[in-house]
Amino acid sequence: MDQTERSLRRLTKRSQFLRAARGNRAGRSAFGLQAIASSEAAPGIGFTVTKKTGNSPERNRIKRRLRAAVTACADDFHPSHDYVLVGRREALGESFSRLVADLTTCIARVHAPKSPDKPNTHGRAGHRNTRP
RNA sequence: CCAGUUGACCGGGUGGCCGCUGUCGGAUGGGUAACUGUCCGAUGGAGGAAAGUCCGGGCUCCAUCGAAACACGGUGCCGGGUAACGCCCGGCGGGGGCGACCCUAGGGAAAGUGCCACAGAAAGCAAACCGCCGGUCUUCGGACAGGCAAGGGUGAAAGGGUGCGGUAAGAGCGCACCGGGCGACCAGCAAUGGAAGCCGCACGGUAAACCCCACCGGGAGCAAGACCAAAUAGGGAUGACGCGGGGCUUCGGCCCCAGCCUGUUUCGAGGCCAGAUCAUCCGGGUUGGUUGCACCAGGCGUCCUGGCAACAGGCGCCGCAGAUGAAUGGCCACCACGUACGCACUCUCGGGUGCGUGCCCUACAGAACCCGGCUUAUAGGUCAACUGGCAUU
RNA sequence: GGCCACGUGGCGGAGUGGUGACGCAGCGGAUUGCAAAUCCGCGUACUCCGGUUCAAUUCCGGACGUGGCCU
Repeated sequence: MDQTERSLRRLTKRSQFLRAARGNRAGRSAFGLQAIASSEAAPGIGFTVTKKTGNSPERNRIKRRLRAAVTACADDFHPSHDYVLVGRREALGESFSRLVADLTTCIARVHAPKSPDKPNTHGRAGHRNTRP
């Protein structure tokens, strides 16, 4: 199968979500992002919104807006990683451009090195330079 | 014009860019397989409640020869509609509203049982606490044996009400009116309504208390059920059975002999156990896919016929969601609606109209096997019929 | 998606037609030099809305919330 860089996998299994919850996290008001290295080549994306967030039209709408934001910045996802987006209620009121900007910075934060005393961005910059 | 009642309907629109998913047609790949990917074109894609899961069905499996009875549960004025219903329509009784209209689980309490707390003398067979009345006795305070149920008091409820007569005091004791019971007969399919006449009045409430009567109901649910593939394991239980020779045979087996011997046990025996073979049955845990699954009590109509209506029959047209970490959307622009503020004009305070800016960019809410209902949530708007009031003609 | 069960004080938890126990916690008092322990006393909506009944936490219907089971 021809695996282009843009094609994304969808996470569907409970075990995949639990695995991603052990990885690095970053949060904004509209969503939380979890990421972990994976054996698959294509990046995997999963969405989850808890029942506490609202009723089903609101939960569906949150997932749709996040899905649209993910396709808008699909190139930012690193290969061989799984991502899980945890939807929050604020995703309903946030403007779409703000949503995309937040998602881009969160992806960067998740891949930044963990040690706080050494805010090294070389590795991340190297990755970003490979893209056009 | 104002206030209101009932019924029906709508539930943002247009354009652009980027996507999701079903079906059909074509092209081309992948997988051991069940199956499935990619591209192109055409075409479809949430609701009036999709919700709650409160009723009724279809469908599937289980049980059952079939049915009935008992138990349990439900329903409950009458007639009709319906596949069916606890739903709908029409009518009746009761209650509310000036009215249009609204509400109403509304069978049986003289078949039986239970309960009616507190208060009160007494809570259901009637009786008599304070009282009233005359009589006898009296120490003049009252006591005794009778008559009575009007008045007081209690209570949610006290065995008809008001008035007059009557009486020792009273009482349906008598009478008038009202209420109540039985009710020939009349109207109606019926519920029920009307009603001559009779009865001084016997019969409190509660059945969403047990119960009686009539009718209905077998249970579970599409995570029902059917099939396929992979994989764990050659699992467990029961039964039959060794090899050889001979005889009989309906060719399935049966009988005789005691030669051979995998293990173990035994005084001993293919007698038992285990192993091996065959047959039948049972089961754990792990996933994935297909089907069930979208053409049927189907939808629509200024249509026709019957009916007050619910609805039924006919005619014509249409094919109308099928997801599974779960599609039906994301963003932008304009318009309409709503709302807040400001300005201007007008006016019977209220309010109305126009312009600008901001907000919400819509309320309630998302199909999950499918239908018929009920209930609950719902911004705002439209239409029709009717009622009351004011003004005018 | 389907099928069940349960809502009583701040918490746990009886009661089931006649106004509600009990324990822990809290508050006040007694005791003590001061506390603890002990003793006495106190309070708070029976989840909500209708109906039946003279009377409902209880019976009936509806709503809301919480929890469980089935692949």
